[in-house]
Amino acid sequence: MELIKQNFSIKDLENLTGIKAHTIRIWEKRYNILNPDRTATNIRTYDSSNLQKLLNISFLNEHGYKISRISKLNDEEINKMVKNINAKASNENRALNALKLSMINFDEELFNTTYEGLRKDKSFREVFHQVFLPFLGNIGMLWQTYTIKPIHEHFIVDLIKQKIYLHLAEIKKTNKPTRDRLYVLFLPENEIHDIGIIYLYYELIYNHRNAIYLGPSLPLSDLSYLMERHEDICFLSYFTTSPVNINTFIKEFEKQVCRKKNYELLLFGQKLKEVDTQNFPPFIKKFDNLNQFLLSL
DNA sequence: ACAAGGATCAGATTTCCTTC
DNA sequence: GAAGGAAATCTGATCCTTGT
Repeated sequence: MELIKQNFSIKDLENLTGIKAHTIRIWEKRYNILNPDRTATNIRTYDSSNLQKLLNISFLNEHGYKISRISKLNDEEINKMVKNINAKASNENRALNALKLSMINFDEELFNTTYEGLRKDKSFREVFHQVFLPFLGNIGMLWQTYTIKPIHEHFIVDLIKQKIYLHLAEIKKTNKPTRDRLYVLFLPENEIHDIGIIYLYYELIYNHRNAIYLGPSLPLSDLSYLMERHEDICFLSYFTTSPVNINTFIKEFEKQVCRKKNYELLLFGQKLKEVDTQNFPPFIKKFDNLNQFLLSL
């Protein structure tokens, strides 16, 4: 495996492992858990082996092991204990750490072994809900704090997307739609983050709904082609980082799509948290999370 | 604005000691 | 040995100064 050299600041480690920077310093001082290089001006710089070790330590710490005890173990013993716990119970945290490492090191093999490991006792949907969703939330945070770069996000998100498509193709063979209502999924203009809506698409197919996905950056005016063909349509859209103002989007939707009747429009995504839903027309609904939507199906 | 590291503090936990 | 309490230690946070 080719490791890409990458250095992290103490803040990066805090973001990636959840351990406060100050606590990391204290642990280094008190227990010698890490020995980072220093810049000429004495600033700590960590490499990915440091990150790996601290992820393991953080994992053990979360499982009730005292730092004093962990610090007495050498690296191999730490690895062994992490594996032991992993074998016993919840792999989710361990998997989360593995996914982070896989992302940072562009390690597709690690991603696959982690995924296969999870699939041994979970369905694809369980993996997605229990591991991928928390992980994606995590990525959002790392992204906001400048710990990771777009290249990391693109790499790992695409690997996850590949898994969705794989299972989508699988369930399309068996899960035929049982209702007339057509769910139309699309992303607003200039919105490029499509993993959320692709997964929504997966869930709709999984639940035997009639759904089509129109891809990213769709001009609203194009939707009229569908309205001529279908009576009962429900639109779904997803705002992650789109620069489009959501209230403007809604006005446009009303103007261009709701000429003859008020079509239902379901909105998802991170960006909706900033929006006040009070003045939404009644046929437009906002969903804060996936389960809320799945329960309404 | 951020990083480093020293001093100190409170709360939790462990260890030690006495008593039964 | 079990129980209970005092003492010691561990742990992470806060506050602070210094330096880049």
